[in-house]
Amino acid sequence: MTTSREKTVRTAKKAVNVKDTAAAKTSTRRSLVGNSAVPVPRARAAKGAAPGAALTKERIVTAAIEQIDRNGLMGFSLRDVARSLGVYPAAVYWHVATRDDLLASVVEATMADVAPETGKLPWQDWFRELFSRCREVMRRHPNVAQLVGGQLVANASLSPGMIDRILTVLIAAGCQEARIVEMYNVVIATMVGFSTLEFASSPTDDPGTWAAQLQEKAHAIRALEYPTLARHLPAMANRAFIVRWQNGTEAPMDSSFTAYVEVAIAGMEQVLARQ
Amino acid sequence: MTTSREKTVRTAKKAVNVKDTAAAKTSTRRSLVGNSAVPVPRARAAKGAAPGAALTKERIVTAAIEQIDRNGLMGFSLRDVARSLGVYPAAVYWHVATRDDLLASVVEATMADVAPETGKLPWQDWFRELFSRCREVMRRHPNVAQLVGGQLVANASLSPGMIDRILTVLIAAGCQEARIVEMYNVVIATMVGFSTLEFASSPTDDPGTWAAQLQEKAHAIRALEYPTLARHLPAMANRAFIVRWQNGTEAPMDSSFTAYVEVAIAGMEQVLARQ
DNA sequence: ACCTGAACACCGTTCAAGT
DNA sequence: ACCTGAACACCGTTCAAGT
Repeated sequence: MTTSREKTVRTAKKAVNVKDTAAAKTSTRRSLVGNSAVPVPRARAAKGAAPGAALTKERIVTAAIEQIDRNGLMGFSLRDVARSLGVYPAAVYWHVATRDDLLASVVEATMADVAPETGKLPWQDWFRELFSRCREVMRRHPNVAQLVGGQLVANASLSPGMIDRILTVLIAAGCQEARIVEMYNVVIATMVGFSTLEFASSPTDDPGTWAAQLQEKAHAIRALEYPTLARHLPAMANRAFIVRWQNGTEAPMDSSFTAYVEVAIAGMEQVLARQ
Repeated sequence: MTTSREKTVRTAKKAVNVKDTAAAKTSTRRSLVGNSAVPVPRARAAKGAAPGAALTKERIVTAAIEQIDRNGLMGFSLRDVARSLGVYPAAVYWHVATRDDLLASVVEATMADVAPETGKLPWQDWFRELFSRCREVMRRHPNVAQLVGGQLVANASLSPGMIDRILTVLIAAGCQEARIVEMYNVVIATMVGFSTLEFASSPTDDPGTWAAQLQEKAHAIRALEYPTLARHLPAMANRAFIVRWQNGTEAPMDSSFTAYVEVAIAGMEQVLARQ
């Protein structure tokens, strides 16, 4: 019982908070009479699929993904998930152990079936396909993408099938048994590395002023101090990491992604040949 | 005024919550008499540097880094930072705009001076050095590492010097001007990609039972269904992404990291030569 | 077995008021 | 200019009690 005190991550509420003008707009399902903030689950399923459907982990995960897609990782709360399913928060706890447990399940559901079938493509093309499909999934659920990295410590639920296939293809590519763990790690890191950055969400949901701010800062860069940067800044604006104000959903980084993949494939060819 | 409703990310409280046995232990600075939860800032600086020092953004950032290092990203709260500085939460808001603003500053402070001097090393070695130094910083502040990816959308404060140097070295490496943005993105993604995964924190702070759980799941993997995985599982245990129960601070992935770097360098050599 | 209803101990953020 | 003190509207999680 180490009692290591854990707490919370909160982010960006930006609450208008002027005596509830916002809350009144959004929480349509709140009791109109009672001033106490009771959830009022009313008749099952506010907008979920089947109205009388039983509450299952699967339905919870689906609702959670919808929530995250719509409101972002920041806008995600167990209470809202419960609300959208028309149940009390505590009901969710019968099916999931904790908030993190739910998020792990979300990642699992999202990442299922990224690995293509084996034995049909040359290994180079197989990896190209793997990386593309992973990116595609992340592009469709950009707010989930941010989670993926975090869940990659130990998540045995994350399809053993995928791991098995990656190892199989690596061996087919001529990888030594002694170096297979290293190469597997290289593959995983390559698979999620670029895309998690590409789809990292903007810190604010006010892209207008943000773009202006950044452009102002860009102008302030002394051309004498940073000549190379100053020269390439126009080409980089909103197209390069750090120097952009939109993420990959609005400003995709296609050519950079393919460059990244080609570097990885070419590098793997070299390293595999060398050993 | 789109009024897009934002909320919060909370994580894993695991609150003991049995009538405050935990709280009594940790919050030593709480008023012993008054039952109301007043912060009792008392005489400046609970444990910060100079006792009478003025509250500056710099001191706040330093305190925040300490907090994050000790309690993790999950255990981070503005209120605790304020507490450790002996001030009221609202006082912090005079110096930082928001919680995310503070976190961005934390990343900035952590990542300052990762880029080595230019013109002293062959470009391959320069990039090796850059990647290693970035990893080293992340290893020292693993909980900050998780943040880095998220802050990479647009953070103009993130040292223009670094960007300038990367571009300079790329040109020295013979990169075409037309492809420099792509290659820059490849470099950034490579720089943070592996390490953010390597130092992603474990979902629980109870590694004992976690390891047991995973090992149990590993045993359950049908050798007939996933033969390649089953064969390599012993070699992968706690040394490969997904199949590990400790992160890079306790179980470093040195050889995989160097493999990753060598793949990247070799790949860049190929791609730069091809163009 | 599964869910309600209410509580507990936290949050981030705002805002008047003090100095 | 900088901070206090208190409030507001949220959280995740627990726990008895209902069915």
